Amino acid sequence: MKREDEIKVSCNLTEKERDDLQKLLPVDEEVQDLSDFFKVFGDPTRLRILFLLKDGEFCVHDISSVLGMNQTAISHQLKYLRQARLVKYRKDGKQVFYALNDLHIEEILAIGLDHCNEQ
Amino acid sequence: MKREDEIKVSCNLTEKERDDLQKLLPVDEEVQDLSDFFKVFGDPTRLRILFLLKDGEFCVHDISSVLGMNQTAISHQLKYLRQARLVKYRKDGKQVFYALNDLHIEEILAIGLDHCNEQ
DNA sequence: TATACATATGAATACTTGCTCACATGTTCA
DNA sequence: TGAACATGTGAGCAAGTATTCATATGTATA
Repeated sequence: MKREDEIKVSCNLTEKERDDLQKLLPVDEEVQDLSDFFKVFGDPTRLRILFLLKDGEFCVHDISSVLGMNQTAISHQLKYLRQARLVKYRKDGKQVFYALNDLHIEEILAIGLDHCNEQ
Repeated sequence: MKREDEIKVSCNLTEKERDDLQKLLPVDEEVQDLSDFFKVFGDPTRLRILFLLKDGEFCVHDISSVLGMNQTAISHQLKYLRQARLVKYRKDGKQVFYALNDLHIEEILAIGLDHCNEQ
């Protein structure tokens, strides 16, 4: 008869070991927030907008002109970036100027580029 | 008659300014690689696998047991992580043990968590 | 060798997402 | 005021994706 703490609930883990590992994981809400955060960087158009905004603030039409994409597509992505609080904006007459709003952004992009260049 | 370098191709940019900004952007392939890299972190299941593997190496069945998800789903995501070279694996009899394979991973996760906790 | 176990894979499906089109809102200036 | 300009928004569509089911492959052991 095996002792309780020797019974495996999967290949190598006892119930207690499994439960302890589960407790070490971030809670679901935290994981969801984190994946939503990274998802922002997982699209080429949003990345290109962020790279452009590293060089200053730009209005929507100028962004779409530099990226060679239509204004509506850019507007949708800017809304996305706004909701993720990665950009801030400033209205000036007809134009709306966007700029980076988060100190982590350049850091994150740099680490990502490092990784890609090492491959 | 406006001078060539005063004509705007969009709200605030001359043709030269627009072209210069385009040249500052990373090339398409680089942007694509980068967004593919971040995409990996943009899914809760993959994030939870990565968080678990911070605590050591685990076989597929143990991973699915800790995460409370079926083995096939985990296997598919591990394949994804393998192709992104974020995990390595080691076969031992029937079992395959997975572990983190990239020094950037913990750094990236930490920055992401920082960001989320600041909001 | 036959059976159980551990993992991987392909097809199917439900869900998500990025872009475009059509149009609305808001601002400037003739 | 009205026409032109800059931006935002919602619906629709095509493409992508995460999961599940069924099944294949490979390994250990009774």
